[in-house]
Amino acid sequence: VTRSQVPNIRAAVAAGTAEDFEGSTIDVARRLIGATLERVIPRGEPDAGTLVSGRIVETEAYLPNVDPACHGYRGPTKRSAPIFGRPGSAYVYLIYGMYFCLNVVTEPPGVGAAVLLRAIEPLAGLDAMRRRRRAGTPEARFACGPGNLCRAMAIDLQCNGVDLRIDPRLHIIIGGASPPKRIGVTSRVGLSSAADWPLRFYDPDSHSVSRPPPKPKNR
DNA sequence: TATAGGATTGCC
DNA sequence: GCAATCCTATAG
Repeated sequence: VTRSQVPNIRAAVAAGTAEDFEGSTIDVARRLIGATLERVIPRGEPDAGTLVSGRIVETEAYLPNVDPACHGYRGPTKRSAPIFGRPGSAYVYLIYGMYFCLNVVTEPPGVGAAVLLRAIEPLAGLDAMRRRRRAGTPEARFACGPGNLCRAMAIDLQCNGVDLRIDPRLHIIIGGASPPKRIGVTSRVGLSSAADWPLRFYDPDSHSVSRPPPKPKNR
């Protein structure tokens, strides 16, 4: 520990977030429902410096070692390297050439696992979020779906690797937020492998969940 | 080097 | 139902 790290460590402990990202990936995925995601719009973007935030209402767990849908399944690659980093850091990637997805890294360093953030309920910076979305998009859908979430909050590859426990530019506060009354569980969205594993978690009382539970396939 | 396809989204 | 859009992973 160097002297320059001390203030950050203090901040993390004071916020009660130092250990919130430990434990199993599934535990973290559930724990993140109701947590607060904060983002400061970076320099060079519209509304630079504005704080945007929301309540996380939908997550998916991507498990270590056994999960063929996890980007860490076949070991580190250029894209997936950050998923093998420290728990509580960010893993961001580009999907379909046009949307970004934000993950919270879980498990000890060297183990590839993460939680995908799929949706938030907007709390602050509504105008900044609205501006990034198509005209007429209702507030509840500003950050509904992983690609929309990153678009609304100006999250891209520059966020890769940031420490979500303490970085003011992109920050998650787990303790003290508004916990859900209950947590719904379904299979994950959009997968061709491990398509029926029950690893999607959401607040059934939220209007900002990306879509209804995937319907089970025939047979 | 070639190529299939993807943890999505929104319009037809 | 399907196009947009481009990077990655894997095969050759």
